[in-house]
Amino acid sequence: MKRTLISELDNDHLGKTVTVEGWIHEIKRLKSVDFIMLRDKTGIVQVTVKKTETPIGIDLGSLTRESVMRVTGEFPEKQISKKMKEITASKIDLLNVAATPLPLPVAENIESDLETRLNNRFLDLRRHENYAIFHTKSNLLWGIRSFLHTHGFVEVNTPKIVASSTEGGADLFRVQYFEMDAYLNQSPQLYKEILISSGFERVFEVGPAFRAEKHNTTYHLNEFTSIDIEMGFSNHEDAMAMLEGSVKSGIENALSHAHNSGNYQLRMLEVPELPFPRVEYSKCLSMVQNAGGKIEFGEDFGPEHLRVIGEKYPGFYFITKWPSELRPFYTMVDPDDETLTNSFDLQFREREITSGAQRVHDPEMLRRRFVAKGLNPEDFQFYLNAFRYGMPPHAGWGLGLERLAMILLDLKNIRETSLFPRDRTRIVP
RNA sequence: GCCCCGAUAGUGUAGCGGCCUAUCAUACGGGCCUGUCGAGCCCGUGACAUGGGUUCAAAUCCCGUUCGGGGCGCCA
Repeated sequence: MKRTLISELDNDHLGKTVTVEGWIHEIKRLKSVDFIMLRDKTGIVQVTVKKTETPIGIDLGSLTRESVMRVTGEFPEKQISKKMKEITASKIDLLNVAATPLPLPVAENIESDLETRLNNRFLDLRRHENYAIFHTKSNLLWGIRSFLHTHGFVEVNTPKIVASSTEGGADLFRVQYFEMDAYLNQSPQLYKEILISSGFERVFEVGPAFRAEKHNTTYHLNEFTSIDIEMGFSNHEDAMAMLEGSVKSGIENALSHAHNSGNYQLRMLEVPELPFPRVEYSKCLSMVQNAGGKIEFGEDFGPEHLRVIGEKYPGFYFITKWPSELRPFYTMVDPDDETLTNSFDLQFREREITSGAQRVHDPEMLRRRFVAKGLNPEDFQFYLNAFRYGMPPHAGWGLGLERLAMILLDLKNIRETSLFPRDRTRIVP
């Protein structure tokens, strides 16, 4: 018999025989009747087994929580259960038995340590509240994808195994590539720019980025999902417009498809209004200095500084016109003030989620910027070549998907938004 | 790389020199209960990360080790 998802049990099914499949959430055995709460991705249903009736095929005493089973029975017109839908079982197939006791509670409202949860992630993710994070993340990404698609972007995939570092400074994971040394790419930056030279006009990529920084915080991962775009014949203003549009579209989509199986409360941000405020770096600098923060022009804001700024701008906002010493070699300087750049970060309160800019498109300027940053242009020949034969002005950004998901769902630790997070000490599972 | 902090049953916790053959909740095993729905009641199993030291006495104090958490730096 065809399987029915628990969420599909509606008035149309009343009085009919249905088959549901899932995991045993909970078992309650009374003298004359047994109740089995059966859970699938979409919800929980109560399976009622009356002891007076004909045998249903299995020994109920052998059932354990989280075992997998198939139940066929009536979805009765008269629903006695007060809290959830109910099926009266006529046949139960035990498809697989779960060992006991469980290394992690699935049905209980007992919060386990993140460490314990991640060690048993397969079980942890059976909790609907955790599944909801990834359901939301998926819808967030789809919303962003569809926005970019409708604005003429083509989705591309660039190599993650590369010969040289993207920006020089950051630590990379080294890998052995046959007889050569290679690295895991920290960003698709150079490749997406090359594709602008190739005339793709507008590209975006969703893929992993690797950073070998030994950071130990609740908002860093060593492998994260980067959403990167690059657009030709465009400047930083165009890129910012595309970014705020993407974020809004992603959040709209996440909200309109919010997963709710009923046994938890999903909290989400409201759809933000556009445009996001644009605040220049110099203005942020004065704000921090006025609040007593010790910081000079040319220095990056620390967490305390960003908290000061975030109090003034509690939602999404851009910090623009960053000093050139804080930005990578490919960032275009401000034509009106060469100590500044046509760059921006997207912030949510004190959290940075995106970094972007108009890029340098003149090969000679790019060469000078390499040297100024202490990099050897010879190491980036494959990249520079793309600029020598007709590179349009262009701009783009890179957005940390896990950080955006974390903000959307108000989660305290970024590891919650990664199925199998890679941090300073974790590579398993 | 730097600075703080922590480790007690399957899970989450209390205890912080003798009252600890270690608390509570939940899970797990057994029993009771005419449909439960955060079910209830009774009984039971189950833990002081590890190696040293201090002390008459260590879960408790000190040191090392292992594992973990948080913050900073850096960034998405």
